[in-house]
Amino acid sequence: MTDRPDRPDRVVPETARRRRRPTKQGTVLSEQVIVDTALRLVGQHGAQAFTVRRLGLALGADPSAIYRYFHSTDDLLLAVADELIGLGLDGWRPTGDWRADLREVGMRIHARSLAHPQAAVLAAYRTTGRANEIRAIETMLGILREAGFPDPDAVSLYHAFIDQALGFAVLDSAALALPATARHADNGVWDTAYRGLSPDTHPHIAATADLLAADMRRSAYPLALDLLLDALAARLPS
Amino acid sequence: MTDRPDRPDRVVPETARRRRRPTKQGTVLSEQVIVDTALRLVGQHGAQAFTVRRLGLALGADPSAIYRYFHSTDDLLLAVADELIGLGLDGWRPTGDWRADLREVGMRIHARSLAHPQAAVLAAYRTTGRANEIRAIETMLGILREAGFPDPDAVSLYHAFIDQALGFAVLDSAALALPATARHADNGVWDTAYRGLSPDTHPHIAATADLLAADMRRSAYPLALDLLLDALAARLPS
DNA sequence: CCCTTACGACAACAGCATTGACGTTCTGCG
DNA sequence: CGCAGAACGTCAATGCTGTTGTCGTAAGGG
Repeated sequence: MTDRPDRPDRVVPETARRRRRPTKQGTVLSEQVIVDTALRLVGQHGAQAFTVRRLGLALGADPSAIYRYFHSTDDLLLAVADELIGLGLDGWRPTGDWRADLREVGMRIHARSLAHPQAAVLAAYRTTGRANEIRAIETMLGILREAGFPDPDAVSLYHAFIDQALGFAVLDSAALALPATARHADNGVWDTAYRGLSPDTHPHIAATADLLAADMRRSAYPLALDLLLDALAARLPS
Repeated sequence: MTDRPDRPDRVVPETARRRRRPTKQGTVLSEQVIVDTALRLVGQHGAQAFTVRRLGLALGADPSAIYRYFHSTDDLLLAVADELIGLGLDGWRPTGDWRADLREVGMRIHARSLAHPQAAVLAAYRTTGRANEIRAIETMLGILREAGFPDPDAVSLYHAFIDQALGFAVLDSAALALPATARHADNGVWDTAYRGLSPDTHPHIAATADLLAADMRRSAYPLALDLLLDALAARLPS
């Protein structure tokens, strides 16, 4: 959706750009500079800092200049999301062990999202169709197909795998991205509301309150990922 | 979290209300009427219809009248989400078959979220510690413990189970809550950007493009849930 | 029956994304 | 070399959004 301007279009594809005119404040714009600045902005000031006007301010450019590079803020968001995907995959090579490879990819997606929780919350559920996303899908599909899964299974299992990774990424990122007060309040609930429930009314919670309070502080993704891989291994044709 | 107005406050607690003055168009407002109308509005016209102004229009009242009942739109959304939690497990009883019960609970969480995506996106990662949440946890922990999982396993497997359900709920809800234009664009990507990639550069995507485009339109949660249950069954002590 | 005040309405404000018009400055071409 | 035309940064304007200060009216207890 983002390219192929058949009609006169405000946006020029990055590859066709030739004239780099600095803004009044001296910045030279580019897709990369804008995406990097957006990531930094969101990382420093939270997701609500992701507005065209504040981005323009941070760039030292008029907000509308951004529309020379992206069709809309949504378009820009997709570019940011794709950058995150790319950062996660950089410097990784498959080993040939499908289970180890899938596990590594899953953990990388999760870790990269937690490193930029605000951006992850905004972008994790989008389909970008951009270079890094395509590369990631090709890689994961390849792992499954070469492991021996027939195509229909490979596709639907890939779907389950990636959505589980992204779902946990969103959930855990959202918890991190919460304002400090709300985050502490949510954490405290496990000690206040759940410890001390009567065994008569809530036997199962009462019996495991300590375990619950401890377990809920961590991400459940590593376990969920291993469970998924267990199930995949069991379904692999021999 | 939202009440206890120690200072002069625009909002009067529902219990202390006495004067019910109809609006110009004849509606009599109340917390319940506003929450119900908001739910209906989101259900009928999509998540982007959830604005104070459109809600005022639907109520037949000035938008600012809503602030006599809720401190902010976020406050209102939490009230809506709370309403949803109450509807979730109503009328359901465990059958004693742990696998069928867990599957039913997972599917209910997912379905309820999809029915009201906007509220689900904002509420899924918060720990409320309120009555309905406690009831749900007690139920799920009970299913696992009575199935025969030792306590530490029951707790961590519960954690993986609930976060998987909520993660998929957020992901799929967010896709539904997207503005129509972005949603269609995301869907279209599978037909435009992924179909027609060369088998030379992207052999795995090229071989499965049709399968991908078809599979990605559906939620992967039912499959992911079954995979998780497979893995649980395999880990159950005999 | 009247006084207090709950509460709905109005208007205004700040901030949002987006766009059409304008003018400067860069660059390929002659 | 220089010039034409386009690339692209800037400005101004539009119509949204949530939110709030103020005012008037009507409800209902005394």
